[in-house]
Amino acid sequence: MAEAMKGLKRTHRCTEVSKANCGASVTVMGWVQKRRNLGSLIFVDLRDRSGLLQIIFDEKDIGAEGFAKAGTLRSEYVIAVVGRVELREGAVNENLETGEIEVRATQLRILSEAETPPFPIEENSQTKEELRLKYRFLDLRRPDLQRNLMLRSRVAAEVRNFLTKDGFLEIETPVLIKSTPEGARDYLVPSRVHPGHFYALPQSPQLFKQLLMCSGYDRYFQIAKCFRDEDLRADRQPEFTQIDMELSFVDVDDVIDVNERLLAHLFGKILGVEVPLPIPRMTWQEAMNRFGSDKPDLRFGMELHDVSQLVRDCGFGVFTNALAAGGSVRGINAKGQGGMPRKKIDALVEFAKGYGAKGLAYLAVNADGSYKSSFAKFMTGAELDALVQALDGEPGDLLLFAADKNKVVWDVLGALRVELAKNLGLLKKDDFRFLWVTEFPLLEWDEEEQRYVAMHHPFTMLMEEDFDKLDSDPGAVRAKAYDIVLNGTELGGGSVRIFQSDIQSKMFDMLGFTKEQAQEQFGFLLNAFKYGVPPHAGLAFGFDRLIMLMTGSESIREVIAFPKVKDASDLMTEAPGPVDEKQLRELALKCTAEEQ
RNA sequence: GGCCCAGUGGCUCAGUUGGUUAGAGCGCCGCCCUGUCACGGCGGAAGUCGAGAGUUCGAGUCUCUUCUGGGUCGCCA
Repeated sequence: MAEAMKGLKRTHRCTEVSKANCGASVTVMGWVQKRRNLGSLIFVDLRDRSGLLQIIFDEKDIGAEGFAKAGTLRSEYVIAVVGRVELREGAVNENLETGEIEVRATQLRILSEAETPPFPIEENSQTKEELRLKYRFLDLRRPDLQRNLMLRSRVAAEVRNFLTKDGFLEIETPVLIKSTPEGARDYLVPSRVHPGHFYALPQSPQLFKQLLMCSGYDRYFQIAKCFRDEDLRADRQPEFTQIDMELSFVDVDDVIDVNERLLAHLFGKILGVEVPLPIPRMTWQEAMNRFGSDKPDLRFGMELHDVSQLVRDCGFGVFTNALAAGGSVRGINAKGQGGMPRKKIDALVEFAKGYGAKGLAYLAVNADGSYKSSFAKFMTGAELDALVQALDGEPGDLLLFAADKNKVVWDVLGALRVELAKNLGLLKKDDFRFLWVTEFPLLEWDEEEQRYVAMHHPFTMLMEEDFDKLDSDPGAVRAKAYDIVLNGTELGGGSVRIFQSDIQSKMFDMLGFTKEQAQEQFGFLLNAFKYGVPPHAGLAFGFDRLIMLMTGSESIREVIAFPKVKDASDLMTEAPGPVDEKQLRELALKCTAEEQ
């Protein structure tokens, strides 16, 4: 039944046909979105990635045979139509780009018949994601996903445009590389030629881009696929894409400068959104103190207040014990939420416990200025007044306090702040608030390993001012590292790299590497550094996250053509799958999955 | 690995304190229809209520286990 395309050539995409074509003959091809059969008149909405175009079938124009064929059309049939463009006789459809015109068919070919799809191919699908992903090839026909992927393509093109004009070279780095156990879990690829040896897929092109700097390619970029074998999230996939770059003979400000111009260019050109430059900056310490997060959402206030000094001598053991243990007591003010029912407050307490809090203290300021509080009986009126004053509490406000180690207090209140804003509808998707977070700690204490680990990576340069603290107070050393944050999402990050071998050795030392281990894992980089290395720095954007925010999507799965689900499998291809014995033998591998 | 949410015709959902033959809208199939665009009219088909076990005279509904998907904590240098 399917017919050949032979002799026909598509002249326009659906929405490329316009009033200007009136009277002319066009050839359009696409999918049947909808048919409306009125008996001796049949309307078909034809769809392609550009949009919809109405086709009208009338026996007078197409003949008996063609009209009968039009009567057999069903959803998702792929057809070719030759016809005349006309202004519509009937009402104009204001909702369609092509709503004033239609194509009066003189020829119809059914290029492919189609079964009824398992879910409707339409905008704003309500269909379970599970089903959409199993039939991703159908899901990708939907206009919203098509718009997302088309926008993604335009952004990629603009990135190349902008960076190329700014003197960057696009250079590819290998995907089969050496495994480095530091950091995220690697995906491994067995070597056939070297039995028992493995490649790893890159978590990022980090070391290669630094080598490119050593080789003199002083401005590099790449839109690079990266792989991390860690659990998924709404904004995390096991394979994802970075806009990766590295620059020579630069310091922090140079990297920030080029990247904020890049962001302003992308948002201006693609979305028509002006990004005021310079993008504000905040140190990591300030971000933690004010927002309890190293990726603060600046679309709303509700900042944290440290009230440790006010409660130092109060009678509330939860507070004083936390302080005695070296922690802090901090609070946020949920404006106007003083009337929140007990049940909802309890839900917030449970939420806080999910972030390590043992509890959450609250104080509601009643309309008459009196207090309703979980801890009032442990404090004097003056102490309570001081707390309320410290948080600018007014009648109708709800004050929430956490007391614990700093990290827990920050985590809890930082998360609570966002949760409250979400519930209050304060997070507007078309409000883009960028922020640079700078001066990250260089090192982080790892309880499990009982040693310091690099917060960014072991090649990150420290701030010259903190050099003397490296031995005395390693946790306080700040790095020349920076993140670009947008609306509470970490869009990207980078650092100035160490290029002096004595500092690099010192760093490996701090991180517990022996000379041999460092040489074994990163020997090629250390070796390259012996032969003349320029000062260099770089940054990488999470490309998927960038597109997610630009399209207002809830998850990066909405901007990736073929994403994986929570357990890192692909519902459509059913990857990963078992392989046959022969393949394993060839790779000198033995599968112990059943034993496990 | 922990916690939370969801699973009922193809799709989206409703289904009362456990009680007759599990409903609706859309879609699908057939017939009719010349200006529809959420076309309309008439008729029809379509369900192991995710799976298994248990409690009960009786389970979509209660209990346990399990599967699938989502969110999140851990993890993600």
